[in-house]
Amino acid sequence: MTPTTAAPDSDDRERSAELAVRVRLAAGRLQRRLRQEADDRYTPSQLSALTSIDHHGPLTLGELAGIERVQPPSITRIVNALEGAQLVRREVDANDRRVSLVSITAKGRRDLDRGRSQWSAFLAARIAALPDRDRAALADAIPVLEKLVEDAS
Amino acid sequence: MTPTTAAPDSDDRERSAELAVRVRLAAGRLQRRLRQEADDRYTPSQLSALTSIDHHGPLTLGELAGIERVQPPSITRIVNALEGAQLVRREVDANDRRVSLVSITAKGRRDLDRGRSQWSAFLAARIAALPDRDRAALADAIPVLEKLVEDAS
DNA sequence: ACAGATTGCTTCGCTACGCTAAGCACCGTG
DNA sequence: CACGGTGCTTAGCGTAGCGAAGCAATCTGT
Repeated sequence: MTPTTAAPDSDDRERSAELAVRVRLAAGRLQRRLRQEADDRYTPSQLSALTSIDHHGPLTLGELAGIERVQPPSITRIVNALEGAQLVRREVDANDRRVSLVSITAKGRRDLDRGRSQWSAFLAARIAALPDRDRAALADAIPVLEKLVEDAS
Repeated sequence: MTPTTAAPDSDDRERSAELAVRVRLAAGRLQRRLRQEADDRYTPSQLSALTSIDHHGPLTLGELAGIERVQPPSITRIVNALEGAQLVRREVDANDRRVSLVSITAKGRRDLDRGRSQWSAFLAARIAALPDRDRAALADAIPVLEKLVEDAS
């Protein structure tokens, strides 16, 4: 069905909708494709969380959940796994003993570098094989993708 | 081949690796963010598969699995769900009775349009709110993302 | 012509990774 | 010092992937 009313504004909305669909489909298929090359050492959500912990210093679990876009129970499980592998350390906050602060350990930082390069080796190889123009397009779009995930607006 | 000193080539690889990591993290977080706004009618993999079936005409299940980047057992389950909702039709191939061909039904096409706009409404709204420059960057990057998922080379 | 390999899909059982609801421990205030 | 609010955890559920194994149809070699 094509609405015959041709407002310039509706055209814009149309374009955004089309873009949204393609972004979603592409992200989904990329995710599934990458799963096939999975590094069996750590899971994607673990590496993602570990990266955030490394990057944003000591975090409360709630803050981490916010960054990872996940509910508290999920972050608990992820951090449990990371702690079990001694990649992060939990400490009780001195001022408020309800909150746990997680920070990365030396082992964690070591494994992160190693794990990350393995983790993205497949994708990195494909990106390296792209023509410069495509690589530039990708680089330009990443901040936009990150912005789309952010809170509020 | 390549000089061993700080070659521009190793620099390139570095950049690709960094890009790969960021693409992965962004895709993952986007995925989780979108899950929170989920439309509870159909699941993402169902809509993704339905879109492919719509777009690529009648497909064997194997072909569909290839497009969706999923193993045969997964596609079976997805198609079962879609067939149960009468969005697609399974037919036995006349020439080779082992293969099933799936095609979209009238109901499927109707629901696809409706479902898709709901499905991506959240993302579309955010994209619409972006400055033109960002939207353009996104549009340019989509074909690249799609290319990254494609087979071999 | 028909036994055995191959192919395409399905079934089964598993893991990962989200979620909500409910619970526990701790904090702050009346 | 009770009582509501907050931060994390536990329990239980659903979806979504996977590999291994199974079944039915097709192909192939003798």
